[in-house]
Amino acid sequence: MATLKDISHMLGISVSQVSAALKGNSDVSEETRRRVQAAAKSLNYSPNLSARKLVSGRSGIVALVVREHEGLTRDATFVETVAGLSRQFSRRNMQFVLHIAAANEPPEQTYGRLIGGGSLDGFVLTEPEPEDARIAYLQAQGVPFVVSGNCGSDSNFSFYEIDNFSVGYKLAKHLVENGHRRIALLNGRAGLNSAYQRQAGVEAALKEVGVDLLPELIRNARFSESYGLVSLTQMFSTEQIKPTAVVCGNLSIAHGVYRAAEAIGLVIPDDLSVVAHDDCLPHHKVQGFAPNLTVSVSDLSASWGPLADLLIGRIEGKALSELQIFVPVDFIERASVAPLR
Amino acid sequence: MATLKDISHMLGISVSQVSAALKGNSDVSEETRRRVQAAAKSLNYSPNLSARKLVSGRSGIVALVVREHEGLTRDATFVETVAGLSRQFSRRNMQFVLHIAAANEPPEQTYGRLIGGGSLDGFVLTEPEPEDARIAYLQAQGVPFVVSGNCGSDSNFSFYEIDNFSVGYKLAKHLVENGHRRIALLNGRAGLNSAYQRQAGVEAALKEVGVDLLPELIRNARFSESYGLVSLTQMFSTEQIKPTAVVCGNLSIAHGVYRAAEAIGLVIPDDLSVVAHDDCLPHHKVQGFAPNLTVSVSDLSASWGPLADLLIGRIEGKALSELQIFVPVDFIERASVAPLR
DNA sequence: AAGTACATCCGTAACGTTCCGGATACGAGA
DNA sequence: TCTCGTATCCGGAACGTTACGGATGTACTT
Repeated sequence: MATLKDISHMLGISVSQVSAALKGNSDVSEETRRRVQAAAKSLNYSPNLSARKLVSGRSGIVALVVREHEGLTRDATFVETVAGLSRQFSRRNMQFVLHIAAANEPPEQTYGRLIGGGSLDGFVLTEPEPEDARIAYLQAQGVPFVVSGNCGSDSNFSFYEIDNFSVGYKLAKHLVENGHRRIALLNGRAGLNSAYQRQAGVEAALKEVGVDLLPELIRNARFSESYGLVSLTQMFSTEQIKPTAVVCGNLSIAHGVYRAAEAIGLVIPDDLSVVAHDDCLPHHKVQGFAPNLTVSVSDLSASWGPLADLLIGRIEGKALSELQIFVPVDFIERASVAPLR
Repeated sequence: MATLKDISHMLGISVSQVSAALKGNSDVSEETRRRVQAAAKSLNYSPNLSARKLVSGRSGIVALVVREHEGLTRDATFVETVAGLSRQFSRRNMQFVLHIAAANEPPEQTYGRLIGGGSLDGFVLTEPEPEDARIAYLQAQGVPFVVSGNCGSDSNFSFYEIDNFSVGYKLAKHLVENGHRRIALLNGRAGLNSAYQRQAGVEAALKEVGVDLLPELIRNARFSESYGLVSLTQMFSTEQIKPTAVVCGNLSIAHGVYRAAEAIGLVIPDDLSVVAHDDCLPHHKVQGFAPNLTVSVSDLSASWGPLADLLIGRIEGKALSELQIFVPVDFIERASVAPLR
């Protein structure tokens, strides 16, 4: 509640001098600085953000916009993203607002409405798509943003990108080396860059032995346990060609696959080899799998901090070259893959 | 980006007139109001929140503060609360910020830091406790807030309260009427008002037939499936007295209990009667239970809208008497309770 | 004709901060 | 003595908005 004016009255010096003393970067004597700091503490002063934002043009508020959809709140990635970003921005004394946009509202409109308010400094975007309308719009508007996820290397914006091509490639390569050729891919939602990249990786590994990825063994959907469960069950209940191995987009899917395999009576890895990508989210831990799951791994929860820093850097106008992070993925062989008999 | 000044230049009228026209409550002719609104739309005007906050004292930003803890992101109630409030405030053109506070930071300090900035209009509090330090602090500071949950009827603040005493009473009463006396209570986290209330309700129902709730049959913990699973398993694996019926705090716990019962070899309801409170969150649906679960029910997802309205009313200084909502609970008998043999 | 009432508008101040040009004082160098 | 540099400070102005006292014009009353 105390203002700069209160301090200036108390000490008999000007408001601008108090302001300068508090930021410490300007010309003010060592003694007045001490007096000002003491007074500020005694009056329990804290700067009025609105006033500061009014003159600086910044609000200290950033937002994540997600599209409303069925099952949103059961989407582990969504939940972790919200919590992770909130934690990181809170820690940096910024406000993180979550905006859940109506499903039928076009993204440009949502973002337009939000940036119109003039109270948002920037955005975090997730799940980028090819030719992403949001990215085009925000770039055109000159609004700072950072993208979490794959978007092609020649991008002229800030991003934190996981090497999803390698995810697909490393997982499929390992299966191929074990003799597998009929590989199923339970991938992410169709239209996602990350899903394209992973599929490309899988295809590349198969191509090296002259084999194509069969369209009927590809599935695309939002990550969930039931998606894995249903997909595998279907693949083994039809008269179609059956896979000898399956690549799962994340641990939820893998969990569904394990359950389906048990129900159908398939033994992993003897009857079916399974690999997955582990993004280290707490909802499904890799320790819960028997037999132990062979995975590619990249810790998504390590991304929220860098993501926050990237966006702040962007807002402060840092050079783009410092604001692009590319994360390699690890590969850990365990016990869920067997050589094809 | 457009300001009131831009509009005033464009139309040749004063800034104050434009401001008045846009809020509509002051003296401005019908024609100028139309012209101003048209101009505002064409310039894509939207008010600068920092400036508005500076003079009016309001920012249009509200916050939910939650304490960091293990398993936070797997807490269905937390997730639904965040998503639900975010949706409702977005819809009302307000910003909803989620703040995840460090576990070791005392609440007063967190709230003090946030309100010190002067850019927050109010707070939503969840999971109130007796003698809640947050409530005391915010009341002392005169900051608007609304409490979601039980807090005693004579409160002089705004709340949305579910009749948790009735939850305990109705569930236990039904069990008692079926002859049960050794009733287990898998309740919420110790220290929560809601948990106290529910326990009081259960005790009241038992007292009517002259029986006490046995301390060894009471558990307190955060709601989760594993909590239900483990608790029931423990109760039936020790040499202690075993319950003939169990009251579950929510559907997650009930689910764990069902799984544990199956594993132990108990048939519901023949060997064990089960009742639960259903708060209608999408993570666990009551349809997923076999045999069908007898429940008390109150739709938590119906609370986010009223909660938003209550907080807004509080910020706008409405009378407290209009800002206190008390929600009764329903009781639905299904097939998970059998008369004690 | 003068006064009153009302509708409609304007100008200015204020909110709390930062930025910037310009004061003031003092000592050093010419 | 005059100029110059430096260290330290002050006084506005500005950011975009709202609140408020007052101005203007019109119509109606007496």
